[in-house]
Amino acid sequence: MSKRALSVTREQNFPDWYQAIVRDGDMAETSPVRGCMIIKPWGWGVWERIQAELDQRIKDTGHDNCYFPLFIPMSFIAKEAEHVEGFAKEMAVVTHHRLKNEGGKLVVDPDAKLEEPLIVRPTSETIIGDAFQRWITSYRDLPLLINQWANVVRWEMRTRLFLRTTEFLWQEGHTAHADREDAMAETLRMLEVYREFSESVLAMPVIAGEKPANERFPGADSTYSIEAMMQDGKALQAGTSHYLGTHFAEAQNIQFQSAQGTREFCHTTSWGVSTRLIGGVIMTHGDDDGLRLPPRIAPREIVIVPMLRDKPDDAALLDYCVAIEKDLKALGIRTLLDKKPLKSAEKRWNWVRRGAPVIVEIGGRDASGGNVTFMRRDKLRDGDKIISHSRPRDQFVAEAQALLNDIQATLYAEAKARLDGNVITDIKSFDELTAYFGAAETEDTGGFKGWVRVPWARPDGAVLEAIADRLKASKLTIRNAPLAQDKIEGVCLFTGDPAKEYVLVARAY
RNA sequence: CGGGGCAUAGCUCAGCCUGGUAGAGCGCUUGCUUUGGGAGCAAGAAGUCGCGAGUUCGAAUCCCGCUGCCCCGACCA
Repeated sequence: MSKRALSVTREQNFPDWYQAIVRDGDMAETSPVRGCMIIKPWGWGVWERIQAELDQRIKDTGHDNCYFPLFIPMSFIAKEAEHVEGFAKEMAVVTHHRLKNEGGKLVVDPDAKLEEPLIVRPTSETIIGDAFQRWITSYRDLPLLINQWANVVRWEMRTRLFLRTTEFLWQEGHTAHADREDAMAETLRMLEVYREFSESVLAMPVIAGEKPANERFPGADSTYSIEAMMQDGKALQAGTSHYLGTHFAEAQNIQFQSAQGTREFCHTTSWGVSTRLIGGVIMTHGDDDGLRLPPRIAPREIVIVPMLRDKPDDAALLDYCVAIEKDLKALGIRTLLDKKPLKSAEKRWNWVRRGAPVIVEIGGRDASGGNVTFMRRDKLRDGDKIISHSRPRDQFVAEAQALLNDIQATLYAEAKARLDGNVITDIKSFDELTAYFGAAETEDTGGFKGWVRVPWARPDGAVLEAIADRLKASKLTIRNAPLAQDKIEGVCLFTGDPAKEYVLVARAY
């Protein structure tokens, strides 16, 4: 028997498999509003863990949380030219403030038209910049280090749960500095926070690097990203950090008086990660039985399923389970005793699909023998067979934290091996590159391709656009130029000029 | 916005061509059996067949219009 907990395997159809995990793993579902999602308790629990871990790191690096409004005056967006250009096409606009009943039908009241339309924030540079302009007067006010957890709306043409939704949740950091050097240090500091967070908390290895000019945030001087490799070989931009130069400061008059008495524009940064990370976790760690959650973001690290049989000895069995639950909780381990009146086997498979790191199954024989039977979600099967472990109860409890740590490390090591083993470095020409990936229309049957690292001369302007267009014909993009670089040799694969650095080329989400 | 497809029970879908009482599997409810692991049997609940107009004695089925969703493309820090 090779029965799997999901109806479709990664091999059969990766996009369908992804949707199956989101649905059967109880993460989220689509909403009545196109492109928006209802995040279910299990999916929300993961987001709460992400928030808790990342929020701590944001505060540890000196930032304070605050909250800015959902609505932004339309005129604010118009202040920075590239920023408008970048976001104009995907903005939700509020134009009226009242409905009225017209012949039994609810209609927008034309008399309630707003003087100035409001846009629903796609990001908050402009409204936060407006506040910074008032808050900052002196070099003594700098650096100003702010973060907010918020929802944003971008009217995307095509959406996929978690990966790209019309409304999504994120944190956006916004900072202002006295000079370029300090702002750039902040940009890279937060990129490093994201890298460390992604790898140690999400168990998702990433490559941190700088985006090419054509992939920059609208209005940024430079944009950095962390890129993760999904199990289908595509890249996922998992976080971004931008050095905004003085563009927004000049557009919004964010100035300070220096120690020398001169008036200077601030150098600003912004950086964010979103609910997209959850999509990344799914496509990094999921298997054909469902999600596999790294313990550090699992809402419940250990789930205990009592093998209830509807008999009098159930009570004793439950007592035994409750005692174990209490011991684990006392150790600070997020534990759930699943007492729902469902069949035990059904409960087991539900938790397998949801990706609970450790699933404990306790029957009458375990209880009377003082034992615990459990499964590791990261190593669920040997071939088609489920691997089930047994330990004396006290030993299980004593080793539980180490077990969880091992699962966290195993998931990371697996993903790390995939990333390290699938960056190809021996492609020598553009034709070889496109031949390797094949034509765009063969993508669905093309299989796993991974990423390609090529030497690059940092062209920009029209030359860069032409390269991007040509790559696009094979659905390829330049992901980033890794910060950690080997010594560069040879010439740019695209221009033939002496290479300045390496860049990663891949298909991407 | 272009090209294609779809809309029938909670879910996945059949029925439509050739008009005649609304179907299956899974899930759900109840009962009995089973019980160290994704159980069996039986009974049951559940659908204005996306919306509107038309043809017809009669429309899920045929015609017209509309809406929504999915896929491909365009778009996507």
